[in-house]
Amino acid sequence: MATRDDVARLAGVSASTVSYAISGRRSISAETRERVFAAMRELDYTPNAFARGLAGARKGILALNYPLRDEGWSPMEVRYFETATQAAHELGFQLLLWPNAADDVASLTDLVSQQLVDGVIVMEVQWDDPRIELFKERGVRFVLLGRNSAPSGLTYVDTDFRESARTALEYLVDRGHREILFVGEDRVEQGHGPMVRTLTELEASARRFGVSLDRFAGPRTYGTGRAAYRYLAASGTPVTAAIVFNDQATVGFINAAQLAGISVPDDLSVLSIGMGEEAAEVDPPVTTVTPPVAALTETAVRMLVGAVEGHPVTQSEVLMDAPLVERGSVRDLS
Amino acid sequence: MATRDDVARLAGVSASTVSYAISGRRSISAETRERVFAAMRELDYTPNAFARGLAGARKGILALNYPLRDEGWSPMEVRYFETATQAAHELGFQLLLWPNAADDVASLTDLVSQQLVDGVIVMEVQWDDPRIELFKERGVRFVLLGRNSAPSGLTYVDTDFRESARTALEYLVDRGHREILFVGEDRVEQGHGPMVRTLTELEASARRFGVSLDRFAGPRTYGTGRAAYRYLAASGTPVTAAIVFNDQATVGFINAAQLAGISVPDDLSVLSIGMGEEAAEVDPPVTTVTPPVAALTETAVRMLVGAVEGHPVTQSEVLMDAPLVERGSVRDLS
DNA sequence: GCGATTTGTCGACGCGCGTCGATCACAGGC
DNA sequence: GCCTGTGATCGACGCGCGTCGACAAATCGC
Repeated sequence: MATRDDVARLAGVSASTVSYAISGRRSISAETRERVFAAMRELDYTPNAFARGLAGARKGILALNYPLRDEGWSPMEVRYFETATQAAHELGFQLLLWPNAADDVASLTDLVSQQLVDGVIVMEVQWDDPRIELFKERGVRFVLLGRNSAPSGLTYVDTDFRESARTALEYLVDRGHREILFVGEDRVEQGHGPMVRTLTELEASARRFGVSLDRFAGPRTYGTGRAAYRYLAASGTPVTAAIVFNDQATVGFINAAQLAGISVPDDLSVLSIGMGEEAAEVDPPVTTVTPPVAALTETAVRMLVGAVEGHPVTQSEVLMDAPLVERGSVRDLS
Repeated sequence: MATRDDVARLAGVSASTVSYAISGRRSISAETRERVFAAMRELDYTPNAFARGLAGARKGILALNYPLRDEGWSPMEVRYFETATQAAHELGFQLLLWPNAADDVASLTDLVSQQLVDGVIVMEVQWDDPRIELFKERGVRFVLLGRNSAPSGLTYVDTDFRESARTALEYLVDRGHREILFVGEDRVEQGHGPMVRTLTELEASARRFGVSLDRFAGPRTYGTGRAAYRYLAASGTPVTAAIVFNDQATVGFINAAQLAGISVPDDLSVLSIGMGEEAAEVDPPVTTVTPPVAALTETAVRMLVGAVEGHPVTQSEVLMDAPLVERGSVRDLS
């Protein structure tokens, strides 16, 4: 494997000239630079990542920290992985997968103290997330993909779930729905930020609009959707529309309703929060309010890289709207 | 951040003694070792990953290479990520996410020439996979999670899909089914190993058993399942059981059948290949033949790490059986 | 009891790169 | 003509660690 010295020798310059030709941190004559690049191409030279990391300030590696979960990741969530990786690559960084058992904050110190990474993207931020304190103490650069309860002063990118909730509810109310069921994950108590914010805003908006809002919660599974429909049928309330914050449950809910002879959307409207492209595959295609995953992740990566490379901070607290995509699972009663 | 020299000074030994105390590659008296460890604890010392990678042969990083796909990853597939990461951590390695556009072999060289990783775990191995040649040429250590058409001599871990297919078909035939539909992904032509092996064996077994085997193919979506059922209904063939190699399609298929008033399993039996734990969530719970993801991945990681650390090769070609889990979506006609 | 090992420890070096200070040629200002 | 830049390049050093050869002390065989 060729080294910097090999390139320098072939180009007839010193090793430091090669470095400066690559980094551009000192002026190099066009002619010399071209000779250096030619030599690099000829030798198929790529700087050694470890030597760079040791000598320089920048390591070229970002970590993606996320808590392990039994339910796996939905297509939506995998897109966070993929878009983060891609965004990092485009900026010249590698992305390290860094899962941790949800409660195991201790294991978080390992990677940090190895000094392997320039910064961390923190996913699945909890309402009261111990990782934030830890990273602050340790002086680790990090960007939250999500928010804790008091994110002011931190660097974060998140969906504006209050706005999304308002959008979703208003959409239904505008179409004449007055009795609405909310199906969410049972993680409000554990402080799941999106759920907390969504539920809070839904309840507030419901009061404001004077509509009734019932609630059913369960884990992120088909089964939860089916159970939610059973609950609805048993309760005997005149619910005309459901907001389901849970991609798998959305499918289960619709199927259970259909099997009971209920037509979606003729008899029952369904609006999903957080379901991705696969919503178009369901019968009927599901109307959704969904976070702009790619934009969120790209922004987070860009902000982290900006901090690593010492760019002046342009923005550190970003909230993005989740657009509503009409697909036909909501009926207009008005 | 404390360095090796700090530890040495505090422990009153030389720097190299600290290294040998950590690595154990030369004998150190118990007393000295204890002093060194005490100093490490006091200074909260962790060796710098970049210095290790530069000085030593081992870099401590493995890469997980997988082609990008639009459909995302099912819970099953995400488990590959998770179990691989965990297995790597347990052996003292970090795991780097390394996706590449499916046809973009050129981009594969980047990571390799940076010499950032000790080895690569190659996922989603195609029947004729260009990555294998590339890695061989470049002298990159790799383990296949899957197989190409001629894997002999390579290091791989894969599910024995021929055996799985035989198991699945025999299970149905034993229960009196003679007309069977196979729903798979439309990737046979593109050389998707599991599909090729499964389909080949299914057809052979069907001939052997003298049963009829129809086939429907589509991408990995709910919609494919629904389309498969429509195809089945339209064809008018007396199919009594379906084998669905496609987790999302399994759900779509069952739902479409149920909506058409067909009971699963009373009127139609369904057996899924490759569906994970979420099969238990469907109504009815789905009987599956599913690869042992955790065992496969762990073995692959262990083999790769073994090679990196120069252990003698104990096994390099591993096939594992996919166990059949009965859950009640298949009826016994006999 | 003495040479031959073995055990435990040390100092020095090199891995490949980023960067600082120094040097040199050359242009411009008075 | 001298002094002061300015642009282009070089050599040297250090990042933190793994490992090799050297060496003193302890152990062994007889």
